[in-house]
Amino acid sequence: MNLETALQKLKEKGYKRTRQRERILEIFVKQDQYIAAKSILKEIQEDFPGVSYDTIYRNLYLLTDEEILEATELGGEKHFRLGCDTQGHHHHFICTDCGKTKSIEFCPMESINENLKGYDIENHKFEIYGKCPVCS
Amino acid sequence: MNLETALQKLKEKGYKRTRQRERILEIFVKQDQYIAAKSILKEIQEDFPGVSYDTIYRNLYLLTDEEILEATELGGEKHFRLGCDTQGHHHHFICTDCGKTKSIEFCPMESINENLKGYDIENHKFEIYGKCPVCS
DNA sequence: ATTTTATTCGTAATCATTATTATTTCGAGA
DNA sequence: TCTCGAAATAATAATGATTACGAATAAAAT
Repeated sequence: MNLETALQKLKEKGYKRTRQRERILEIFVKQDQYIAAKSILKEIQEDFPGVSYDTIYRNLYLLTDEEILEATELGGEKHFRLGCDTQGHHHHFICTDCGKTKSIEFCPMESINENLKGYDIENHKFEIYGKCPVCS
Repeated sequence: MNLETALQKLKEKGYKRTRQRERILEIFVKQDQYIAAKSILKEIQEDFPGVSYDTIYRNLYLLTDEEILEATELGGEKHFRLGCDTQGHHHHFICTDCGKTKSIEFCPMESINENLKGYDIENHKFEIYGKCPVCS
């Protein structure tokens, strides 16, 4: 996803276009990996010395709700990344060193043959962790 | 796993048998579900008004290291459950209401056919979330 | 330009988790 | 049973991530 597409999405929903939001999105567009909130804060502070965590988290959650970002929990911290171009549902390999990811098209829910009668399935998580070719 | 088996495992490794440890294990033996650290603390405080979080966490991590407990992250909090009787590697359905779980024998890593050449796989997570038959 | 309203700033509070130090308890051996 | 050293605990305090809130600001609608 590029910057303009994301901003367009927000505009359609009636959200304002602020410098901070643009800057946050720019960071994600530039980096194809999961990023922690505090890293975002640090980078934004170069342009906006006064940004608060409130702004960061509010926007990260907003962008996640609008499906512009995807979130996951890594090492006790929430991490975010730009939604993938890959169409449709998929999963990720996540490098535990650099945070870069590789899409996994395979979804275990398609292959699972377990008896889950009576269980109301709402969601699932499948992630593979390790070192990417660069880090290993 | 029952209480005696767990205590035996600890003894073999040279860990002391303390009332607090016993009590923590009892709680897990009684409840077949993921439990948050703070719930454990609350329950233990009925018997030991002075227990500290330090004791709780130290023991939860110790028990996890000794493979008596299993850990996962739910809603930003670490949760623990007694290791399953189910032998070997497996996954879980987790009820988002009551926290009870059902073992899933199927492991996606056996079926995955994605090209991950060059990637050093260390770990993976597969969990299904939803409502169990009782809660749905 | 003015008004409306979302958004941000600045800061403080909260919550889970980890760390510290003095004290207590376990349990092995005398 | 008693003593002793190691291990474990209690009682905080500290940290780090996240959330909350009132006042100030900035975007966009009129």
